[in-house]
Amino acid sequence: MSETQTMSEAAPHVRIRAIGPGHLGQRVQIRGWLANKPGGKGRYFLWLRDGSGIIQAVAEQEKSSPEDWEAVESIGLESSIIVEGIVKAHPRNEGEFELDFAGIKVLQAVSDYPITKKEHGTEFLMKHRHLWLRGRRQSAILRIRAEVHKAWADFFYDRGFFRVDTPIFTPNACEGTTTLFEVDYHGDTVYLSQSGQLYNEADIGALGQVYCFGPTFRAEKSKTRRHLLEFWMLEMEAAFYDFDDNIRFQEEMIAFTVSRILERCSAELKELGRDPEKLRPATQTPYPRLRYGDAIELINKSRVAILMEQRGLSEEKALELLYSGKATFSDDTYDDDAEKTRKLEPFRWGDDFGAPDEAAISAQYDRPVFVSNFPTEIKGFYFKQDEEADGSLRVDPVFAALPDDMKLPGMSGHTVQGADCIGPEGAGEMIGGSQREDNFERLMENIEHHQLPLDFFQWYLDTRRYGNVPHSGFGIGMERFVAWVAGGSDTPVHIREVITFPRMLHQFEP
RNA sequence: UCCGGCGUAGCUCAAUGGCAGAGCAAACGGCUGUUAACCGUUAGGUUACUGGUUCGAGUCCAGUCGCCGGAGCCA
Repeated sequence: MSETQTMSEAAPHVRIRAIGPGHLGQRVQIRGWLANKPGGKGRYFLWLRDGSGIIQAVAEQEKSSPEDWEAVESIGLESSIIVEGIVKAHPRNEGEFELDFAGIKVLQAVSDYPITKKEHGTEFLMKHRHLWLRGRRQSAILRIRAEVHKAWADFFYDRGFFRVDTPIFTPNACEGTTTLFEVDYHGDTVYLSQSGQLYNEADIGALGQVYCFGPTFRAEKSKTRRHLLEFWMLEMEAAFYDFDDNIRFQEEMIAFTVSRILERCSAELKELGRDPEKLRPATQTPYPRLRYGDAIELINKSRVAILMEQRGLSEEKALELLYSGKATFSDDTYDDDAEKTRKLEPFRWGDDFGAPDEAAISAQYDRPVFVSNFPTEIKGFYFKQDEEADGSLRVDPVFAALPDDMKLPGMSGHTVQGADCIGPEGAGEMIGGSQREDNFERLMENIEHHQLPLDFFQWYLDTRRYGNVPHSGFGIGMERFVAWVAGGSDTPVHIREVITFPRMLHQFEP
């Protein structure tokens, strides 16, 4: 501090976020970077940024030492500096604070910071992601993400769950092999993990209630605003939880987390332009629930509505056209510039939801919605199937009532005790969860039917051989969740903004 | 893998097939409770790359590369 006599050894270092009414009139020290410097001859407003928030120090030539003033004049955006000043109320902005500049130490003066105050394109920003992170919007999103981490950790800890860490190198797939990243493991081929679930199912034998939270790798060639090749997923598994316990746990967890964000991240939401009232409904449980069979009707109604609107047809004519299989529609759901004409067919039993279908479902509600009881055929081998009282497999009544041309070939009508949670405002699928199959014979049949390597699953089957219990679990994608909380539909946050260094198709630098 | 869009100054974008332009950033000067401050001056170009059509191509055609969005698949 010897270069600048005005620096005081006594002034305490404070984080900007922590500055409050208690600091009024006190001299404090801010350590960080110069975010902006409006002003000019005789007076500068130094926008100071330390990662926790932003505050301006008002520096005036006549009140400053010549050395300090020269430093203030010379520094450019993102110079690293230590500034001292007296805390006072912001004269214009109610409830905000500013500093009367009292001294500066320049650690590094910068004059050519690449990211200017003008707007930039995606490509440029992604190439400078390591610097883009410093922006007010980007850092606000990352603070929200950190708060979600904390909320989830608290939620699980308070309910007696233990965090376990599942392996990232895995010997084989629990689902398809086309979306796995291969790694050479000293001559053997292993894969980067797509899920810790199977390991969690073993871990509950030791700990009862667990969750894992780590990176998940999907080699899918997806290039959309909802996809990362490396994303973070929390997976919960609980012994003796039934399907309803599982759903209730999920909605309570989301409600708790959203409440936390509203409580602790109001400054960040404001920075992002995110309306807190859009999040408020999600703090109230229970969330609406919908069976797959009911969703069929809802989706087909939405498709009829599209035809009625785009073609000016009556409901009757639109229905006729949809079921003729010759209908087309203009889809601009995700791209305002390029409308596309697509075939529009009825949604049949056995179809999987596309993004527009999820949107049609979520549009009905102001909070997350669960869609449950999917056809067995379109879900993984570990899903427990719905049973009748006598233990036989249940045929869904909606399926039984459907005409044959509304069912895909090979459908049994059997359903699973699984549910997806679809976020509001077009957030898409955030959670997938289920009751796990604990009937040994049925599990074996499923493994065979999915043509999975039985050798690999022997250790997993031991969980059913020795002390088998009913259990349930789910996985939630961190980035999709945060993108919804931070962005919504009016002020969308892209999934690439939700993680410090996103890994996307053909995009792994910096 | 497929479909659509885009690629011009450091950045964001203009330019009927006919002289390569503006704003911001930068440098210099002026102004001042500023909120992407403002005003003036200066400087800034292999129009992604390769080939073709044409008297003439940033513009039209073909191919390549890169970026963005979407489909399938998924959280």
